[in-house]
Amino acid sequence: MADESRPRGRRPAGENTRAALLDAARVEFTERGFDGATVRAIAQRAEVDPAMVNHWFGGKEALFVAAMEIPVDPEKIVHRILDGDPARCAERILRTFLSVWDAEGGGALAALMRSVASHEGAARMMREFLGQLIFGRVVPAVAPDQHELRAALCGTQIAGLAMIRYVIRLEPLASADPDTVVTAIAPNLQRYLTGVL
Amino acid sequence: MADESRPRGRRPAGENTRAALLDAARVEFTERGFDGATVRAIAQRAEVDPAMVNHWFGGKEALFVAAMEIPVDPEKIVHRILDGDPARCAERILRTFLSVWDAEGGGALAALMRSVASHEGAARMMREFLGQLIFGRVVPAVAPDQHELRAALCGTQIAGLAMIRYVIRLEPLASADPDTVVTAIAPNLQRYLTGVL
DNA sequence: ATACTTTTTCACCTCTTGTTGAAAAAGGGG
DNA sequence: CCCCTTTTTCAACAAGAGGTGAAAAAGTAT
Repeated sequence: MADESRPRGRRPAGENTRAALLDAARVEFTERGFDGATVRAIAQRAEVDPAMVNHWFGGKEALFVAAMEIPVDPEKIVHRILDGDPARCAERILRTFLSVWDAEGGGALAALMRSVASHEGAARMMREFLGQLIFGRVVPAVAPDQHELRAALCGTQIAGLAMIRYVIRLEPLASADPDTVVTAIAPNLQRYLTGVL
Repeated sequence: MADESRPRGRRPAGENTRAALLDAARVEFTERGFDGATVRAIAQRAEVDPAMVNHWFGGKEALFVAAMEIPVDPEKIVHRILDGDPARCAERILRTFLSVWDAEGGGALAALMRSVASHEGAARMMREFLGQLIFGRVVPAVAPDQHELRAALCGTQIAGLAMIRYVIRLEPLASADPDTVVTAIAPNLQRYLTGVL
């Protein structure tokens, strides 16, 4: 809607359609995955003509790449996790993730998993994001050795929690309150961080 | 290929096209997900006309439902896992999963995750399969209490391992040999089964 | 043999996808 | 004011999707 044949030519300056397209693309891609998202839906969300995708980015693929440049600042997350007793680092990691994901009902996360599963490009970005930025920073700061293996192991616990709680929605974990989740999982995650493997 | 305009009418008896269609559908659906798989590709793999999907099942959705009826016998898996020392049950679970998934390079599993993530029907079946058949049978046999929560927690560890090792392919876990994986993860999984939460 | 049913292929239909090229509107420089 | 570039909409395209109905071939019953 909202496209009752608007005037043709250049729009009055100030409306950055490129940015609007990027925002809309982030929503659609994470919500429906690469294949599921359509250029037309993205353009409609941005209140713009579908042809603009080609004009500004050259195609759907290029728009995807441009849109998926991670806009989150990992610095704040890392700082928040590292601040405190290293023996309770796992607990802080879990609380951080749960607070973010629960806030939006897990819909965005389920969608992100969808993108990761359906598009190799998204999987690669997820790999680099998790591996280098987050766990590549946190794990070396608290783990005694085998940083890469420990980081990957932490990844299994976090990704698995995401799948079971938000995508597959297996009870009772899907509806459990954060405290229960933290109590149950934090010790295992802590072992991956600082325990003996 | 292999469809150089074959003769028209009924094929000589013995070739069960319905079963061929089901087999082809399982491959395509798990390989590309529900949306990614096309009726035409399934028919071609079954060496059959696309219209047969409608004739035998009524449509793509119905074929999906019919194809995803789990063909694996859970009885054997359950028996194999329960046979032995309960304190090492987690190790047997991990070895069972790893042997199945590693055998085919993890491709089928990555594809299954793709279906689960992209189609609510697949997620529901996965939920019922994991919850009722596998963990609903194994966990009550070895866990002292809170069977459902423990089963779901085991699910997080298994699903997370699948995502990290086969879908996202995060190193060094993606290339680690089974022994390393078991040594690292089994204690955590065992805690979910029999430890104190 | 003849008639009937089942199975199969074929030729289309409609819908949606990503993409393209032309034309129209706005802005900027001489 | 006129020209040129940039930005935008529009109409259409080809490719591919799932689905439909009729006709042909094989089997089956009488």
